[in-house]
Amino acid sequence: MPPATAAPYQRVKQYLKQGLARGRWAAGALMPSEAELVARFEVSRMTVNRALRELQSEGLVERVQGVGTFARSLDAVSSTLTISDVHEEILSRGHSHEARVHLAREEEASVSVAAQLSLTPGERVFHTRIVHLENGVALQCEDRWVNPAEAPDYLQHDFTQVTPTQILFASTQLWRAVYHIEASRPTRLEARLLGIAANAPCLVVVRRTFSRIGPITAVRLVHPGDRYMLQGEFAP
Amino acid sequence: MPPATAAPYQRVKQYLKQGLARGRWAAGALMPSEAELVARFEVSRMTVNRALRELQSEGLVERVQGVGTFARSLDAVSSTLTISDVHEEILSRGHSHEARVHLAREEEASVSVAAQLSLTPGERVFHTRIVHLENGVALQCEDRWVNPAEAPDYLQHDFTQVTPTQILFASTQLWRAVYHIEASRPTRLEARLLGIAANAPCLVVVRRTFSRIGPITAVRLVHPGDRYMLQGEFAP
DNA sequence: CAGTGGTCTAGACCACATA
DNA sequence: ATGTGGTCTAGACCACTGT
Repeated sequence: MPPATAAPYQRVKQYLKQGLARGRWAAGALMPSEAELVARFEVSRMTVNRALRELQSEGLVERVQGVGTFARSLDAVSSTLTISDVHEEILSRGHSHEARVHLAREEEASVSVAAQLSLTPGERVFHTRIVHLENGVALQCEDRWVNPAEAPDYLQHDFTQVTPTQILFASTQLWRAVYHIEASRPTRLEARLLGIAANAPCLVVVRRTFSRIGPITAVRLVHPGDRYMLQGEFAP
Repeated sequence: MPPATAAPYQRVKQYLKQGLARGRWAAGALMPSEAELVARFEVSRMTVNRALRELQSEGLVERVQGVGTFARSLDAVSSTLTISDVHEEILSRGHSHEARVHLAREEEASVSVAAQLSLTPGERVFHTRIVHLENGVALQCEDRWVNPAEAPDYLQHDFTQVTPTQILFASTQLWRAVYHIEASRPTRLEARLLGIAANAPCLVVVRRTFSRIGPITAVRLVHPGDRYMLQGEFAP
């Protein structure tokens, strides 16, 4: 369906991409200058400039003012890893999702929770603990703490019908998130809620999200290692 | 150090980004058209077009020809996850790296290895098994199979001095990679090589990389759960 | 039809690096 | 001084959408 004649900037891009894929320019090698490409493709400089800028933002080339454009080595396989809403994820596999709410209340922030949400220990925080089941099998234990200042009506929802992620996306402005992924054993409580052995390996995702003002939420997602996997792909 | 007067396209971008962060345009809302921004900032259309195109490639807005530009909801926290070379990673922490080579040979591809590398079972493959130590502590057990067609001299290296990743980046043209991350127990062999308990949770990364022609390598990286963690960040 | 984004041009001025 | 990239302009034509 693409038109027989691709846009000029696309043709330039493709020419350079192919050359990179075929090793015409080794990593670090000097690539054609904008002027050369203008001559070769008989287009304006803005056009080749756009092609090169996009390759740069894709991480394929490096440009240095006053010097030139260089082929970049893909010395780090980097990929976009998407951590999406459990509900969507399960439905997208064509399976059924059920949420069991084990806890949904206001409590006093512990020292560690306070630190994560930039509160002082003892301040009020919302705390929910929900187990998500895929086709009746426990997939994830979600322990979440929410800064009341960011989502005052967080607890006024029916968590069996809507996930915390959905609530928070709708009611707050996400600005930044940090996370880490590790393998560890579940706590005793988590093991019981997930119905797994106490020493079963689990994939644990810990994530904190922030609005422009401050922390919104901290969450610990525990998945039985044999039921969950993160996947990704990288392609230029 | 940035000049007092940022580039016009940067000013336009920043104006829009701030508006998005502050909720001036809710997710899905119609944003100013190019013409409006041209008038407001008194710049040419190419300039606001660039600002909008970049926001689009950053995933912050969605543009529909003939309709308009819309604020996107960040309904999936996605982040670039970088899987880098162990050697670099350890050195960047200021620690020492040591590689213990337990295996480096040519062997016949098993059914599963053959499938991963698009070979037929029984064909020759290179197989290395290396344990990487950080400050003397085992951090990663790397089991790697390499397609000889892509890197014929793979085995002619001293793996205590250079990592397979470095060799393969230098000698092949990476085109595509797929991976998954899971938590599981180590095999008995891996537990022994890493010096951990047989039921210790491990973070396992399985990755396959491809050139334009075909599979280059398949690798299984096993990390003791209490010594390794993947980290990431997301920010607009 | 009018309004939107998609793209291109032919020139321009600037900052920077190298010789 | 020359060559490189960084950026901007004022206009243009097109494809698409909705009324």
